[in-house]
Parts: sequence; structure tokens; C-alpha cells
Amino acid sequence: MVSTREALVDEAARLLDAGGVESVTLREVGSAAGVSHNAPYKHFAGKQALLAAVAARELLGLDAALTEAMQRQRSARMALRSALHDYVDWALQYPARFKLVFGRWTIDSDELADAARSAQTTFVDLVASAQKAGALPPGDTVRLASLLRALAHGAADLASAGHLTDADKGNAGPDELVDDLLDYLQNAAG
Amino acid sequence: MVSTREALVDEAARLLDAGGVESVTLREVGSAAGVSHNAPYKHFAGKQALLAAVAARELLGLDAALTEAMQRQRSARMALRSALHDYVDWALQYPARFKLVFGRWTIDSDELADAARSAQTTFVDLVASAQKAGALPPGDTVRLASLLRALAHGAADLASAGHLTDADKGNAGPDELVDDLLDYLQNAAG
DNA sequence: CGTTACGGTTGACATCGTCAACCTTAGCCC
DNA sequence: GGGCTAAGGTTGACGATGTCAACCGTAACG
Repeated sequence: MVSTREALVDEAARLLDAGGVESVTLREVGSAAGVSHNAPYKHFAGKQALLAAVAARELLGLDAALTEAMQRQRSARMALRSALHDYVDWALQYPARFKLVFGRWTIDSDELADAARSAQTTFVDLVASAQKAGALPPGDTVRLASLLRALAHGAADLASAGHLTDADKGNAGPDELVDDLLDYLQNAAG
Repeated sequence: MVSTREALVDEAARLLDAGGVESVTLREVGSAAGVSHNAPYKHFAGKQALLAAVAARELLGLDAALTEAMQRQRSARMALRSALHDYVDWALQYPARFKLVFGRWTIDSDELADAARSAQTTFVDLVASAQKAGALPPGDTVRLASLLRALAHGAADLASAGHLTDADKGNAGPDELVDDLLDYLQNAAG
């Protein structure tokens, strides 16, 4: 038997996927977890704190997936490409979790901040490997990582919101945009 | 004397800036416009329709700013850079409007769709000019425009949410990321 | 055995989006 | 002029929701 706290986080994540943030109500979360509409307050300071716990759990999962992609691939370039594609695919499959994790955090959560720091460090390491392997141009690694992260984030967000299909050409999805940038950077690395 | 409808849109935009989307209530919008809490329903089908009107107005303003930036600058490269910087600056100054305009639209609004199409066309024209001037590599213009738009969007969104300062190096703000990408693309065009 | 902290409950309250019913006024047709 | 209609406004109500307060049982511990 899992703890009630975990059950609440599980149900909140499930409702999040089912209908977006606005469909997550403390009453339904409690009800689905088999407790009353006010039980969540015994485990979280409020709705925002519950959502922060969901975000932290999701961010830890992303970090783990990133680490795994790093070790699975042969070349640093393919590892980076794979990681960015996984990120984009995850964002498109779970848009509500994506917006929750990478939206503005309304509360201060150490759990969440730690998870974010860990994921950021893992990704910067991955970018550094790709630089050493000559797949990316040299220079400030953190700054280059920010560039890659910003593009993947923006492409995923625009696509998720339906703003990338304006020209309905169909050949400019978020995955293709990531590949385009990697190609440009590869050439710049000479 | 402006129409009540315009006043409602004005007040909604003002409340949006004051405290985010969740602080925009139809009751307060109506009250601030000097009408009752139900008057907005005489002009809009509901809250989403009112927000869509705000988004459409904002998008038209963006399009106009884009056109103006296009004509103000000497070179196509500077025009593009200026337009992207303006976009980022606007997103950082009015994060709620930014999220509203570029988030998922929950209703079908012709007004909104037309404004988006217009802004998209203007931006693609700007990218085409930069390609002709040799500031950007040749190739699918729409796709290249998507790449630029995705980066600017992602950088602005991450910065607005506070997720770009993790390493607090301070030298990788959204404007710098835009410049980095433009430099890489300029070299690829050479 | 008394006390205390934890996790749960019920009940209440203010706020919000929305719907229904009603009112007023201007324009229009006969 | 008299009646009709539509636009724009009002009040009142309802259900859903986040949150607070009060209460309660139970297990650990001195």
C-alpha cells in the first residue's frame, strides 16, 4: 500500500494529463485517492504545493531519462540529438506536465529546485561531451546549452500550442527544427 | 467615449498585466469598466472569448511593430535582429499577454486566426529579405523562420519563467541567445 | 494514564463563471 | 402614434472550487 501522499501526487498527475491544469481540483484528487476533499491539506500547503510535488517528480524522471540517453548512445552527437528528441516528444505527449514543469513556479520548493539543478547539470555535461567530440562548436558550454534548450523548448511549446502548423507545409515539426540547429552547429564546429 | 466592448478589452489587458491570467475575473473587468458583473456576456460569449479578443488585439500590435522594424532598419540583418529583440523584450515585459497570445487557444476566433496569419506572413517576409541579403543561409524560408521563431519563443519563455538563470552566469540572457543563433546562421550563409 | 502530534472528517465561506429572467431604450414598420 | 423587436444593461441564483476552522480517533511516548 502506497502512502496517501504518493497516491495524491499520482492522481494529480493523472488528472493533469486528462484535461490540463484547470481540470485538477483538490476535491477530485482527494476523491480519486479515496479520501475527503480536505485531506490533501494534511500533506500539502495548498494546490500549488501539490502541483510542485508533481513537477518535481516529473523533473527527476526527465533527469533519469537524460542520463540514460547519455549512456545508451555511441556518439556524443547522437546522445545529444536523442536527448533533445526525447524532450520534445515528452512535451508533445504530456503538454500539461510540460507547462507545469517549465512554467513559472508560484511557490518555493526545495524539492523542485534541486531536481531542476540536477537536470540542468546533466544536460550541460552532455553538451560538454558533444563539444569535446567536435559535434558542437567550442565556447561557453552553459551558454551553448541554453541555446539548445531554448530552441527545443520553444519548438515544443509552439508545436504543442498549435502555432507551428500555420503554413501547413508539414515539414517543419519540432524534431526537424532540432535537427536543423544541430546541423548548423556541427558545421560551425568545422 | 469608447464603446463598452473596447473598455472591457482594455480592462482585461490591464488586469492581465497586473496579476496574470488567473487574476482576470469577469466581475472585476466589468466593474472596472463601470458595468455590472454580467455585462461582458452581452459582448462576448464567455471569458475565453474576451481573452481571445485581447490576444487578437495584441497580435495585431505585434504585427505592426514587426512591419515598422522592417522599414526602420537599414540592413535586412539588423531588421531581423531588431524584430527578434523586440519580440523577446515584449515577452519579458508582458509575460501574461505573451502566454495568452502564444499559448493554446481554447476557442475558435476568426479575428485571432487572421491576426496570427498576418503576423506570420510579415515575419516570413522579413526572413526572406535576410536570406536575399546573405545574412541567412538559403533554403526553405518558412522552415528557417520557424527555427528563428522557436528559439526566440523558447528563450523568452524560459527567461520569463525564471529557468534561464540556473547557472547565474548572467551572460546568457534571451537577447544573447538570439544573437548567438544569428551569428551561427550568418556564418553558415557565408 | 495523560498528552501530543498526525492524518482524517465535516461544515462553512468567499469567489468565480455562467445561466435565466427581467428591464429600458432606440429604431422601425404599419 | 402604437406596437414590435433587438441591443445592452441589471439583479439574482446556482454549482464548483480553494481554503479555513473545528472536531475526532489513534498511536507513540513520557
